[in-house]
Amino acid sequence: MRFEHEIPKVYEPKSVEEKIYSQWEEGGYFKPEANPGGKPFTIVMPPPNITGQLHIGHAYNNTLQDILIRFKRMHGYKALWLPGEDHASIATEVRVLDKVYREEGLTKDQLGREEFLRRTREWSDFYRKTIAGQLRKLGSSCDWSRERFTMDEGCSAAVKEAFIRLYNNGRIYRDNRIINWCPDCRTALSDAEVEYEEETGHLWHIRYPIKGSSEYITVATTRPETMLGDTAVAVNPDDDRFKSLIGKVAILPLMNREIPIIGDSYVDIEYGTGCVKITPCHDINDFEVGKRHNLDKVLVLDEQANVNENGGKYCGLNRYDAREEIIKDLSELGLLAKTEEISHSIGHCYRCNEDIEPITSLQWFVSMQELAEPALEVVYSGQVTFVPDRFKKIYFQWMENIRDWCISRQLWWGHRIPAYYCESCGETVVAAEDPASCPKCGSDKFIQDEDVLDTWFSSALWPFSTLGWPEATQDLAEFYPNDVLVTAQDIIFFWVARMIFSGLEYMGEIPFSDVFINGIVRDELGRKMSKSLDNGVDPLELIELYGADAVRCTLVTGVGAGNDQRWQDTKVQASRNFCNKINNAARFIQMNLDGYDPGDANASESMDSVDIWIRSKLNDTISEVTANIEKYEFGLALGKLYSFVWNDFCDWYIEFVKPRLFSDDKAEKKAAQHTLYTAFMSILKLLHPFMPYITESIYQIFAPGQMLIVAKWPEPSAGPADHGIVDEVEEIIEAIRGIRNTRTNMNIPPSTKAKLYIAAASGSSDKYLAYENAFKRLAGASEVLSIDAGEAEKLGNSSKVTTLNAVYILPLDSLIDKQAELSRLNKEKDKIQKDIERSKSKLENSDFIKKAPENIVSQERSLLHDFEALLDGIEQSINELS
RNA sequence: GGGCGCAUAGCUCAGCUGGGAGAGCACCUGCCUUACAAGCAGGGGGUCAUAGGUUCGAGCCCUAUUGCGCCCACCA
Repeated sequence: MRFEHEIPKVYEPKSVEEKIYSQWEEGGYFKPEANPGGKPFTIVMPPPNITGQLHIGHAYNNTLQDILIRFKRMHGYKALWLPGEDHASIATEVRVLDKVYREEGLTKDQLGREEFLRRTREWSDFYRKTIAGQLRKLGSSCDWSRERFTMDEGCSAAVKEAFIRLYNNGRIYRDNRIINWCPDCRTALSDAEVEYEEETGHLWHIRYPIKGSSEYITVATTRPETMLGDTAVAVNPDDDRFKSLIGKVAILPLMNREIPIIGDSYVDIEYGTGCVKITPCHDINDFEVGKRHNLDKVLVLDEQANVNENGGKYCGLNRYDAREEIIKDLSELGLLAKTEEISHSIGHCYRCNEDIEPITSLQWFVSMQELAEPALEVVYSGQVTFVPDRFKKIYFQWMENIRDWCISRQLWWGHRIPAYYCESCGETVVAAEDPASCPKCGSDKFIQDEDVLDTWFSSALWPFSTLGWPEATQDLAEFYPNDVLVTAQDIIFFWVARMIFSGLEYMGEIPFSDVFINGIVRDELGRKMSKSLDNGVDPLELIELYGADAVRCTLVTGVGAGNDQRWQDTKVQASRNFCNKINNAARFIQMNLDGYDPGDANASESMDSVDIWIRSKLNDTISEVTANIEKYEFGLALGKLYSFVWNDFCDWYIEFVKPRLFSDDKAEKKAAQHTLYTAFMSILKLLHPFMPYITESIYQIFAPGQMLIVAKWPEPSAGPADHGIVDEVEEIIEAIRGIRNTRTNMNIPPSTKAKLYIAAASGSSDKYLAYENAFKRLAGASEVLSIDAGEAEKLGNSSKVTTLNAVYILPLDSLIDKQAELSRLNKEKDKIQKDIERSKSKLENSDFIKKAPENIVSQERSLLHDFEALLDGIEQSINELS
């Protein structure tokens, strides 16, 4: 073969990545249509939030998806990986408002809805482009012609349609209920959006006077400010201490309101004082108690969590100041019985970290019970599988205890709720467009609901909204259900769970069959990467430094499925070195393909045993790696490839094959070139999903005009492997290692060559002599001679390396360091004796013989036999030396 | 309160259905050998957290314990 350009000595990712990527993209290879006849295989990308740049976690998640999609594409699947971005309603809104306030000092209200939306659209355009660019750099082979955005026209239509359908099925309702309120974002949140943290706080014991007596009932609370909204005091009806108080009336201090004392089993007799103040508007449990007992509702906090007009003299104070004032006042009134320090969990907003305030408020909800049942069933039955399996427990835990989903948000950035309220009669109309007239009173004046939907409402539709739903598109028919969802465990219930019930509800089918969960990329110390710690690593910087392939390899090397990993620069250096190793193997091959024609049908005529050996190793690697990838064991797959490429192919095969490549025998040279070339081409294919750039760039040098991205995945070559020859090569490797070892032990410099005698069983000498060149090159032999056992004895000072079938003798006369050699041999002997002992004790155990499978027993027998033969040889050498 | 994960070489981690303990990095020794010093060759280093159990056989399965991390839950 002739080549236009020489491969450089060091791999230069920068010079190939951009070129190769545009070649792929412009050639349409990312489109499923690149494999028109294949069976569809679909991955829809978890859309990154447009809140900023991609981090290393995205790089990891997308690397895994890219490995899968490339693997399937090479198997001939009509492979679709659909990319997109998420508008991330609350997260983006927080970021944009932060920026506006920081730069211009403007608040949300000062900015106004229209101007806010305009700016956020600008923001979104900018970050969508940035993110797509970053995914390209990583080498992601997703179909950009199908790129989607959760707020684009199609997805917005899908959201409306979904809302309307759910509403018409009675699964969506609007109600005044207790919800989680973020006073900073000033919106409702779902249960999933609240993060709880253990904090130390106080449990205040407060005395409430009992009407018509001088007695008190003492309640315990962590949030005294909510007492302004108390409408009852509850005790457990089984509590002998207090049950007589049920039906009496307490006077709410500070407010002087009469509130009933009620009995409810919700009260824990053991905890606190055994008496609980009930504030239906500001506590989730109290809300339920209030419903059961028909209690009044008094809302005392406004949307910024300041005390409202129902809070008497405390009106206008923020909740923390109100708390302090109330404690002070109670204490002055002598009503504060006790202050206890306790540890309890406090809910925080997952976007701004503000303390969550439970507040009753009019919101839209999805009724979950009936949606959850089929969604659980498909996972119970295995139609949807989690990888690793254990993650389905997280799913079950969530789904089995599901509560109604609060979907309205008092935000501006998102999908506006398609509900319209008649201005004359208040009738609610849910429709895609502004209704023409009120079905109840005929009025044509409507106000659309001001609120937007939970950002996860649109994410839930992602597996099909991206394919055109609700339209019956070709894509939808072909690529739904998707095959795999690759995502992190922290959004199993935010997202995975909601996609599953949504898929079943709207499409009548599961959204995907496999959920592959990836772990977290942590910093070197095992901490989560975060802005506040400033310990994040930037994937783009790393790509710039080491190349995309090295970064990708680092993320999958030595990582068990679902496990977290720590980022270490030494790892990415190792991956970079691996890229370079491949580059240099290619360089070597390129330098030695003179006169070779890959199309030559007779090229393999003069195959050698090392050719057979490397092909057999390659076959094993192909089967194992393929199986590993199919089981999502990417770390194992890449590990096997690494050791096959570096150890078997580069360290041994290339070294073995050199003499033949440099040989004058044309047939021999051709066979060597042929094996070298074909094996390496298979290697490129196997590595391609993991390191697409370097493999593609080298492949195109060796196969001009062809594209690796759509090359066929290798299959193990047909025909039985010649195990005899494979074993023979393994023995030669073992012998060469032994000889090198001896030489090092004796401090023989590499420049000093020595004669090598091989004493083998009669008749088998020829086969060892066939490796003469290997012994010369790789074991520092000056000459290789075959002798029989009798001659071997006469050799005098020598060092021997014993393998199963032969003894390799280095006559070292003047060089030999007897003591060193003896100590090496004795060490070897000890090791083998230990092996023999272990093996014998096993075989002498009658239970082992009786109960262990036959193949294990016979394997053990032949092992023992081999050990004994080796021991014989070593003992002989020791005797001769002493 | 319930659940999950982790504990293997100095460091970071693999280890498949139970069958002779592995990798990368670091360390020591020797080599610029005509693909590669980001390399080559050789080497040292492990009570697989602890204690029981199951098994012919346990890093792997079971039970308990310790330490670290995480998730869920209405601890007023």
